[in-house]
Amino acid sequence: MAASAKRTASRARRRQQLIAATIKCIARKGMGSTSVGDVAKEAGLSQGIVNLHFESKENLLNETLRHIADEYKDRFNRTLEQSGPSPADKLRALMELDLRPSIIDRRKIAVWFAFWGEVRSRPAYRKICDERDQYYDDVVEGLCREIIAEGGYEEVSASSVRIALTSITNGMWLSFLVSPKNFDRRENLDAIVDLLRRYFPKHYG
Amino acid sequence: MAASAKRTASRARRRQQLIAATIKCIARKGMGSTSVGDVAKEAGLSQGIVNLHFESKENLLNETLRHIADEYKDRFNRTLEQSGPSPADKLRALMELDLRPSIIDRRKIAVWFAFWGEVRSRPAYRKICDERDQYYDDVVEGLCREIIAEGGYEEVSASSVRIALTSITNGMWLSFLVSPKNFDRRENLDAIVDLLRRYFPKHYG
DNA sequence: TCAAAAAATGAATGAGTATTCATTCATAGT
DNA sequence: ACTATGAATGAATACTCATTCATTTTTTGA
Repeated sequence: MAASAKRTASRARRRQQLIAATIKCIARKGMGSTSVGDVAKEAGLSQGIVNLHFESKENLLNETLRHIADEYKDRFNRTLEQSGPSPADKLRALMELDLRPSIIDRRKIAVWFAFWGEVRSRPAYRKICDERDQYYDDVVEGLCREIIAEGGYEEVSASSVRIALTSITNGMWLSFLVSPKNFDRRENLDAIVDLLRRYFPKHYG
Repeated sequence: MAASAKRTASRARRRQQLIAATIKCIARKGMGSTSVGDVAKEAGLSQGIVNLHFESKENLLNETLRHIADEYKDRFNRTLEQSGPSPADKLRALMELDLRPSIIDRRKIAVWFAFWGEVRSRPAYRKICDERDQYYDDVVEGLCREIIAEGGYEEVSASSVRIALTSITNGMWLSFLVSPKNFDRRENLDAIVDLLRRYFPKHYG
């Protein structure tokens, strides 16, 4: 029956379930007031379950961050594969990704910021975030380089554009987190495309 | 003598002292592991002192956020007054402000992010951040409008530029927080000025 | 069908923490 | 000099929370 099937979910699935519950709790109550008891309750399981599967709360949080980072990376890579073949299409698709409703969801963004908020005092978080950013930066800068070569944009610096583009989407996430009411996806998307057009007019004209 | 002078610091000064200690603690240990006892110790005072002056920890944190927001606003306004008279000078000065070493200091940025990390679950934080952003946005967009009028940049949208500019500096703060080692102030500043040049070539050429 | 293994439970433990408050201390006004 | 005032102390209180573990429940495989 359902209850028993649930009970015997494999180890990996139970871990996923607990990570999902952690994300929900952090989004709802904030990282500071999320206890392992809350997570267990959210998952409909018992008090001791977190330590049984993750040994410690610290571990659970590390794995939760790793999970959202991996999830993002997957979407990022899939976007890269599935979008049009030209680097200009790929770059535009990556920028759009960060404003897709499924990504710029207030609960998810809140979780990212909850971890960023502790990044300085937790080297483990820093490491995970750093790796992710490094990869993201490399891909974006590479695409910029290709576009520059294609279009002969000699006066454009790939690293300068990369810095602008990667900063801008993170900054937009912050506006969205702080004032979701005033946030207009379309307007933000237009601002990005407008920006792309100024760097690479032949490609986004 | 020193000890006695210290003991009788006026109410307002003691509050400031405790807020300063709170900022140090949050920067060093993170918001999650900062207790009122830590704050008191950092200030060289006794356990009960925070509740004596702020009634509750919640209050202390609210006032701390308000303090850093006010401090930022002051710098912002002073920058606006002191920079060259033209809107283009003012806009450039505001952008540079966010990358000044005294602002983009890892401890201060960590505190901002610590509060942003809890913004969703604490309406009081949201309100303070929201007000600050609103003001910032209005000023920046106003300057953009003036520059557009001056230069006859008909194809540039003030709100689009404002979105890009305000997002970009917050995003840079994040890169700085996550990987200070790789962060190059100059490079980021150049990326901003390059961006300004693309929108307003006559003004930043 | 049944024993051994594995998974899950939830009460107990102990470390930590915000808040309170009776007491101490320093100063200002008389 | 002396007392009234209010600032500061720090031990005591009343929590909350992560972690442990003896016990119960479920699954597996022979």
